[in-house]
Amino acid sequence: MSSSLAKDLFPLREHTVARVARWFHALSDETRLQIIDRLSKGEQCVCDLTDLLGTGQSRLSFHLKTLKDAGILKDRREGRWVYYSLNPEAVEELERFVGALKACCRRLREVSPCCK
Amino acid sequence: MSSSLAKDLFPLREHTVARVARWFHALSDETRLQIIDRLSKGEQCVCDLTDLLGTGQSRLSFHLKTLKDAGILKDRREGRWVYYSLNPEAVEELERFVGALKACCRRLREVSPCCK
DNA sequence: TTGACATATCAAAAAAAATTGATACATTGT
DNA sequence: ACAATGTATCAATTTTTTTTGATATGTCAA
Repeated sequence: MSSSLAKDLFPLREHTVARVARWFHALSDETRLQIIDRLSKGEQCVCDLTDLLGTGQSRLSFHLKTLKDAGILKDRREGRWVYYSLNPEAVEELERFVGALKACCRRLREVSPCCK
Repeated sequence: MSSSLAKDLFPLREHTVARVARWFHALSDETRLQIIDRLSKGEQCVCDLTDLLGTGQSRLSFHLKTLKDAGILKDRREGRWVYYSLNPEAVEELERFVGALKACCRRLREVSPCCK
């Protein structure tokens, strides 16, 4: 009974797994987390982000693409420049997922209160 | 000014990045997400999880270790069996991180309300 | 149109992660 | 003490991801 309730709270349905895995993969790299950190303060042009990296510009481009393909970032061209920003929808979905997982933990704690 | 506020809300400090990246890496694999899905319904013995995989037992062991090393899972031996469960502390930390990121998105929306 | 700049893409090399099969370890029942 | 069972570890291989340097694309300014 507790297990079916938990099931409702954390529905990792087949067709979703791949997508969730992609979000997490996009966020699983330190360089990309630095990018996210920057963008958490607002939209930035690629050229503003180059200082994050010791090396090559194609590397930054690769990481931005990885984040964008996973849906975490959006981009927008303005003349010669391309601006990247967080995609609020993706962040919210992610938050719902993690929130649901936390809810499961809470519930499980209630069910087996302490001991063992 | 909005940027310094956001900075306070989403402090991705140097010494934390590697740890966060590890969480996300642990969650970036479909097999491991299936494991998480199972454990979201409660503690499970390794032998209960073997049906998730088409192949080899060492593979399951590898994925469980990956999750455990990242701090996402806890294990507990009981006789011959080993039980794995979600680590509520890690899940909560993760939730805080993602929550802070979401808060940044909200704040950014308020700052540049629509148009752009 | 040409040249300069910002960014993306590509192919090859390097690095990291996952899978596999074999073997080791720990615990239990005999 | 032995055999059986559940799980972990190891080394070799395969697969995936990342980095790098070179080149392509698109935009602006002259």
